[in-house]
Formats: sequence, C-alpha cells, structure tokens
Amino acid sequence: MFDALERLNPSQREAVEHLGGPLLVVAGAGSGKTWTLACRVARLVDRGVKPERILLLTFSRRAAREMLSRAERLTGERRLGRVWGGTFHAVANHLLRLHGRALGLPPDFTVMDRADTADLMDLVRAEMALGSGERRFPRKDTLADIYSRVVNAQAKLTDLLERDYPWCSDEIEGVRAVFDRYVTRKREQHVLDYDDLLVYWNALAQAPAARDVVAAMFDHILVDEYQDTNALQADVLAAMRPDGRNLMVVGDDAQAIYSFRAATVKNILEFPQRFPGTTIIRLEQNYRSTRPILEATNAVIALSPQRHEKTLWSDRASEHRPLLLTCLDEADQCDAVCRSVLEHRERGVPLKEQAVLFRTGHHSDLLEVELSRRNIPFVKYGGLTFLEAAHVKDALAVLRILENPRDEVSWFRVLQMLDGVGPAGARRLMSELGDAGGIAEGDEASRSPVARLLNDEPLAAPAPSRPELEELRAALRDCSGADVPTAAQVERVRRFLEPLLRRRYDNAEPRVRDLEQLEQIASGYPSRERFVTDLALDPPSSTSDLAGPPLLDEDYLVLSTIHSAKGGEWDVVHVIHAADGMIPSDMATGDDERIEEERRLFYVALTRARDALHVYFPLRYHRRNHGREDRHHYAQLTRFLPQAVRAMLEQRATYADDGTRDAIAAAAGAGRADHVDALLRDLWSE
DNA sequence: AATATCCGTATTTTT
DNA sequence: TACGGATATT
Repeated sequence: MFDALERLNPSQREAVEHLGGPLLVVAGAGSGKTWTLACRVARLVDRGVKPERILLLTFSRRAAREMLSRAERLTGERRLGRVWGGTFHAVANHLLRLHGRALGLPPDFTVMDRADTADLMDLVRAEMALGSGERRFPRKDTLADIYSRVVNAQAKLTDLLERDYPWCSDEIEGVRAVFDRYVTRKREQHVLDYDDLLVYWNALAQAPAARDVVAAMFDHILVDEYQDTNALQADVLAAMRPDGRNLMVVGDDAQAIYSFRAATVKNILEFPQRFPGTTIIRLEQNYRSTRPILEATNAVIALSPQRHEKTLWSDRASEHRPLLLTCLDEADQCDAVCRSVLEHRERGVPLKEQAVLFRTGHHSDLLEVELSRRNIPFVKYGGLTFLEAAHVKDALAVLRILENPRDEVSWFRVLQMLDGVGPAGARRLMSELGDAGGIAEGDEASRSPVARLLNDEPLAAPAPSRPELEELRAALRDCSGADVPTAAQVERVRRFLEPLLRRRYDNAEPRVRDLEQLEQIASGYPSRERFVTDLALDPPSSTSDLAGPPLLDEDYLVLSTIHSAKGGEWDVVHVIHAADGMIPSDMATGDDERIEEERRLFYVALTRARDALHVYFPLRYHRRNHGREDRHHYAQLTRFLPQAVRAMLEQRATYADDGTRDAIAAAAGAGRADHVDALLRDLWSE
C-alpha cells in the first residue's frame, strides 16, 4: 500500500488522501484515473472505513470490477467485494429492493429494458388510436426517446420538443396523453424502466422517512466518468450528499460522449457551484501514450471550439508517429489491419494488447469475417444484437411472465407467438385472462394470468393456436415448480419454442443455438429474478461474455465500438473507417453540438493507444444493398484530421504509387474540386 | 375481421 | 432485421 502511494504523482496523491469536503478530479485521458480511484478506495479501507460503507459509481459493472480488483491487490484484502460498486442503475435496483417499500414500491418489481419501454409505448399508442389519424404521430422509439430525455434531463416536455423534436411539437397533447397512460400502466404492472430506477432512488433519497436511512448507508461516495452523467443522476448525488461531504467525482469534459443518453458536461463543469467548497485537482500527466501519439491527440481535441482546461503531457519518448494509412477500399482495409495485427504479434505484442475500434457495431462486419477466415481469435465489445434478436426476446418474455404475471408487454409477446394469434387476438386473450382478476387486487396467487393458464381454464383461443397453447401451459407449469434451476427453465422454454421457430423461420438452427447460449448464461445465476434483472441492467457486453469461460486463457484480438472502449487502453490501437460519414457518423451531422460530440468520440478512440496508433481510411466504399454489384462511392477523410493535424502523422498508402491510384487518393483525400471529379468519374466507372 | 405474407426502406452509440 | 403499408388468405 505504502509503495503504491509513493509511486503516485503529487496530484494523484492529493486525490487519494483528500478527506472532508467535495472533491472534483479533472482527469485527462491516460492520466491514471482508474489507478487513482482504486488507490483511494484502498486507502479509505486502510484508514478503517468499512468497505460496505463505500459507494463506487461507475459507468459499467466491468469498470467497477476492474477498479475493485486493483484495490484488492493493493490492500491484499478480499473484503473489497463488499464495496457497493456498479452503475447508477444497478445500485438503484439494489437500494429499491431493500428500501423501496418506503415509497410504496413493491419489492418484487421487474425491470424493463429499452425495447420493452418502446413496446409499452406502442401498446398505449395503438390503444389511443394515435397512429391512425391523418396526421403523423411519433413512432414508439421516438416516444421512448422523448420520454427518457425528459426524465433524465429533468426538462419540460414543451421545451424539449421545441428544441430537439420540433417536428413533434404539434402533437404535444397526444404525447402527453401517451406518457400519462404509459406511467399508469407500468405502475399497475409493477415494472420499472431504466429511468424509474433513478427517479425512485432520487425520491428515496429525499423522502422524509427514508432519507436518513439511505444516505446514512455510505460514508464515502466516489463517481467515475462524471462527464457522462445526466441531470437526474446529479440530483441523486445531491440528494445523497447535500453538502458534498466525502463525495468525489472524476471525469474529463473532453471525453463526454453520451449526450444521446441526456448526459451533460454541465454536471462536471458546474460541480463546484453546486457543491460550494469543492477542491479541484487536475491530472495532466499522461502515462499511457508516447509523446508523438499524445501530440497528435492533443491536436485533434484542440480543434474543438469548447474549452478544455488542461494540457496533457507525457515523457514517454518514441520515434514512431501515429500512422494514417490510406486503403483502396474496405477489403483492403481489412487486409491491412490483419497484417498489421499479426506483425505486431510477431514482434511480441499479444493480440489481447491490441484493439480495433470503430464508430458503430456493424463497421466491423467485414473484418470479423476476414479474422475468422485467417483464424485470428477475437472478442467484440458493443454493438451486440443478441438480446435484441426476436427469438431471444421471446424466450425471455416467457420467463418474465413467470417472474411477474402482470407484465403486459411480455404477455403480449408470448401470446402472439401462437399460430393464428396476432395483436387483436393477443389483446382479447389477455383481457380474458385479466378479467378473472389477474390484474385486480386480492387473491393474486390463484387468480393471476399464469395461474389461470396453469389451471387449464378454458380460453377462447383460435383453433390453430390450441395445441401450441397447451404446450405453453405445459412449459409454464414445468418452469414454475419450486426448485427448478434457472438454466433448466431456459431449457424448457427452448423446447417449447423450437417448433415455433421452425414454423416461423426458414433456417431456425442459429436461433435455436442462440437459445442454447441463453441457457449457458442462465446457468451462472442463482435465481430467475437475478437472471432477468441482470440481463436488463448488465447485459452481456462482449462476445466472450456470450461464449463463456473457455476463451479466457486464450489470446484474442479486441474489437470494440468506441463507446464501449471508454476507459480501455491497449499497446496497439487500430481505428478503422476514419472517413466522413462513418466518423462523424452521418446520423450526427445535423448540428454543431453533435459534430463536437463526434470529435470527442474520435479523440477517445485515439487516446486509447499506448505505443502504436494506426488510423485507417478506405478510399472507396462499395454500396452493398444497392442493386448493382460494383457500385461504389469515394469517401472523404474524416474532417477531424485536417492538414495541420495530418502533419503530425506518418501518412502512407497500402498500394504502390502508380498514377491512377494517386489521382484517386488525391481526389478523395484533398480538395472539394477534386472530390467532384471523383464523383464524376464514378458515373462512368461502373 | 383478423392474420399471414410480401415488399421496400432505413438501420448509432447504451443504462 | 424490423417496420409500415399493401395485398392475399382464412
């Protein structure tokens, strides 16, 4: 412990040792933030603070685990597992199961994920016949977006619609009505959405009866990645620690990349005003990257018009500048990445110490195919669609009606899987089940919809659905026994679903295998409740989470969306698709705010590199789903690498310098006039 | 009247 | 792949 403290620089040590008033640590990329937090936790315990009285709020459960295991290595104590570590949402879930009763919240609530939220919105939207008028009304995903932003930003609907959704402003009455009904419905059903978790925590921390109990549970609160928290989360913190005593937040406004989740850098910028007496510490020495890499990344963020009040420096000398590699097209880019990865491996950098980063999940599709072909193992973080696949949601819906028979969205889903049952039929069956008292008060156990199904009560189901309905009954019955392990329940549900999947899909095999995978995941859980809650709050974040342990001792390359790479670092980082339209994503090119967020995103990607940074730019993109095979268009290098920044990079191309290719390179990389010529050429090049 | 099915379109990032 | 809208089928 003592050793570790010696190795800290003075600012880091101050952050570790600070006691008393509120503390804001502005920690630049690679400035040893995680290490400092881990040291602080270790030091607090060393001083006699009980681990279970420390609350460590992080951006992901992975980050909490990582920090706590470092702290354990420091103190040599195993007890740090008792530190309350995790996301705001996961911590809220635990606190509300313990103390939610004080707010009249049933302790057996279930948690809805984003898709469920949208589905419930859609149910309400359809009931109120809002989609069928002659005017267009926001879709379910838009409604869910708006709702979530209003709650998380603690904004007025009117203002938010005007500012961020002007095309929906005219429908404000309808939107309001949908929200009202949506809230009523989820209350009746004992379900909480993500936003509710924070809202209720906030209420709990302010409720006269509960306030003292909940706030008094913790002696110290530490928050990581504070630049990516939202107004509601800041309110929760203020409610837990009105005077900011023993409250520490760490973050970097230059790395704010979650405004789409209503996060706001205001939280970190205005922290000192909100908590008077704040001590501010800046961590400006970068230990991660070599000097040439840091110079380039500093240059990238310097072009941001917002002020970032710090300058990072490094004393890690190196001759190697970051590489900007121009490739012919995506296939060429894949080839270049694979070759570079293997070269680095030959020179002693294991695959695990290398990462390929990209803007969106599917940017790695082609690369994944190529890696498999060349037998290079990899895991992918972010952009996973596993839980979004219809058949996985179907399976989970069955488990969820067992867990919470009032869960309307799940019922709706399950009933529609039956042959001949569509939205209208599902609605009718539900009211038939519900009328008997399922949703009403009273003797719930015997009258819930599940109970009625189990009791073989007759239902007016359409003829083709009858046999499947009987199968569903059998499956529910088998799963609701007293000691059926979670994995066995998933297995039973899979057996029920298999024939339905084969009926619905041409090639059901991969889907059935997905359900086997789900069974694998379930086998790690002690209860169905923990399983369904965890899938909502801490879904598998990587393909290795899905594959299970066998991969763990092997070496594998890391593929990750930039968002999921937050907080990570690797010896060698490959950033692919450095083209306008990819980064910045053409979904985000509307207003300056969003462009600036894309710039920070690019900055986050670049600053993950310790020793080597390679940026790849494909000149041509083939338009796949667009009829003709060899249609393509020329890309422009990302606007975040203008000439002044490029001068700090080593620029190369994958191809030999013959005239034609030079011309293409110039056209795509340089001025707009040339770009126009390239577009012209595109007209006859096919 | 309700469901199945086909076709074209548009697909960010995540608790 | 999911959806919205249209048409075909039960």
